[in-house]
Amino acid sequence: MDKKVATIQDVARVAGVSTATVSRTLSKPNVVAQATREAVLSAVAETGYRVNTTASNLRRQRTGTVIVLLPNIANPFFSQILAGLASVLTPAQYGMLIADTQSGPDADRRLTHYLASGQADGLVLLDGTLSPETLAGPQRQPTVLACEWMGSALPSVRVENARGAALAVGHLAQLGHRDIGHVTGPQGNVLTETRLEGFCAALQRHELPLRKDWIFEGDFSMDSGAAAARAWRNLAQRPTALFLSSDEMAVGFIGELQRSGIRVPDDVSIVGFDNIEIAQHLSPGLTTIRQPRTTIGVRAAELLLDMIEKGHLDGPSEIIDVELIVRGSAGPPPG
Amino acid sequence: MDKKVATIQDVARVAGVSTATVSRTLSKPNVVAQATREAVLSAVAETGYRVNTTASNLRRQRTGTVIVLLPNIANPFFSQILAGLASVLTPAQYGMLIADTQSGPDADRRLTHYLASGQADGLVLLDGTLSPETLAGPQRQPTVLACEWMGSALPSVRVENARGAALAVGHLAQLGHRDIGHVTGPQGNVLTETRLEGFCAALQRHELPLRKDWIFEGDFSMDSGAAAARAWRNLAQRPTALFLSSDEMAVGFIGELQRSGIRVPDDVSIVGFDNIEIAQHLSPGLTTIRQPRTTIGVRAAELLLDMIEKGHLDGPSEIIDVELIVRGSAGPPPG
DNA sequence: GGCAACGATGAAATCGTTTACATGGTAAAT
DNA sequence: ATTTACCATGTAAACGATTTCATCGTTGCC
Repeated sequence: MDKKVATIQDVARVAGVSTATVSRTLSKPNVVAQATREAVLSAVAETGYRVNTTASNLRRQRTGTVIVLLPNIANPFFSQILAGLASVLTPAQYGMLIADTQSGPDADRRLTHYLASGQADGLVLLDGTLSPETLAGPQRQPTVLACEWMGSALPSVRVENARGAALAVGHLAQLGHRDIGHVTGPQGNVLTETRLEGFCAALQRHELPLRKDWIFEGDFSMDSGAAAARAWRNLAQRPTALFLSSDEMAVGFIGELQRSGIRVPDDVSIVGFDNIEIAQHLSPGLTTIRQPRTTIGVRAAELLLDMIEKGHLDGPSEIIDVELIVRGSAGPPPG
Repeated sequence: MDKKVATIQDVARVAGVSTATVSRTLSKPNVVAQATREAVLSAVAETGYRVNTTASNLRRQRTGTVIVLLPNIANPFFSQILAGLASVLTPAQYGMLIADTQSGPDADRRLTHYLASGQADGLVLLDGTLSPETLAGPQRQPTVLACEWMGSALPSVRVENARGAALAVGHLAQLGHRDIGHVTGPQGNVLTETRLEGFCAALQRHELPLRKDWIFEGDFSMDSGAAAARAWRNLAQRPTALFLSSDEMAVGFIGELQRSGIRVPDDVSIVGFDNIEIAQHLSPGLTTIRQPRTTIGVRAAELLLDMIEKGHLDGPSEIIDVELIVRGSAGPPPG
């Protein structure tokens, strides 16, 4: 019953043609005569033939694999980009090697290993924290950044981070806030930098004070948001509103405050960044900057596949819109 | 400078041996003489040789790919299992084809396509909703379920779901609740069923009333949790506590209530299931049943690799502990 | 009618490994 | 001293596709 799986030879025999013709029928149907095409196709159906991707890859000198480098899959932010990537790559029969740059001690070594060994047709980088040296080598394979990367000319799919920060500040200013603080992402990360710059620029534009002690360093995690909340609480003079560089941090921040009896937005206004799914389910709903994560993944994957297809090492970058989503976590300043 | 990448032939030439010896040196070092081994290894270093996985796979009749079937990658619950899977599979040089069973219209067709085509060395199923017919065919390849699957004898890595439900009910009963409701997962899902059964059994054990109208159907999502909250609010006679089959639903449930002025746990007590990261950052903190998601993924991957390695279609199932995490969302009943 | 052009197909080389089998040499056993 | 056994290595045949090049009819054109 469970005989060996059919090969192209079997199909050729059944259809009474050569393997070359079978291959051609399947890859470029229009170069074979209609009669043969039909014969081949019915032979394919009869034998239940499926092309062996491994053999095909070997002959065509490709791997059918792309490497995705991200800091942490478990983070919903990245996993949603990953979902976008997968939705394009998997149907195109590309497997994903997922390298978690945070896990394991010798992350950097492992990384260079992956990059060096030409195990993949392409590379997607989601980690804005990678060291330039690590990135310097592997430009031999098509690479797409799914976020900005300072100073790198690699094609990227990115989001208007600075504008997002400006939207947030603008919204708070319009509500009447003058004292606005910020919680950043991890140092050295591009997103951190551009959002911080956008924040500072926007303050200036609105002629609002920029105070060093109102800028807290976080790392995008909920825990760091909670820590920032404690720091804020200990301040003698507190900003009446904060823009946080990620929704996760906003969740941690708000949770910490609420558990200690401080009310949002009555006592302090909060704007996040990302619009993660939970934002609308919090109480109050989280006012935030929406960035379409799945879209980022989809675009990055499409761009990469295109580059691989064409054999280019370069491609067009793309910038994706952000949008202010107003919910309940930001209101007029107290008093 | 960037000459062609070295093949095993180049190494053989440099080392002055045959390709067979090179291959043996790399795969089973102990069968070659020490002197040759050293010569080969230094030739490898000199040429910068890396074995071509595609060719190796072809020859060894494997694909180096594992298919992972899950309902929705974007869901943090699954993405964390995925993280566990990746942490084992990627270092072992296995790529992952991720099939999102929810996305796309012809999900079921695409699915059978993946399964039928022997494109993978193994299969990981995270989706408890797959139809038995769909699953019937592909037992030719090693398969691991990362959750229970009713009536299936396939090896699985699962969690004590019924016991988790019992823990939740026990906790609520101990706090003095007698009227306890439940929000289920989607119908037909194994997790839904076993947790529901565990819930009912626990009620009986504590001699508490089981009321049909206190059981709400959800689908694990935050939205469905919010919907359940609205249904609960409309009840003439309400249970004073609820056990929800996922933390996501609990988040949606609590958020919806809080926005309408109902307090947790003062007015109603909530216990979730999963212990997602956000649980501790909510206000109040979410009392829930912890299940170690990363571990599930790691174990499933290890089990699968072992089966692939040994060429077995079967392997030992594994059951992983759950644990009650007490936070603030469940308290004594009102009044 | 002869020659070029073209369209459809087949023969065979190739991608880079792994591994069954053959070979030759050395140590152990008779 | 001959046989036996064994160890280290080399030879060459796969693995299953793709693709170049050659072949063979046809058709079109002068």
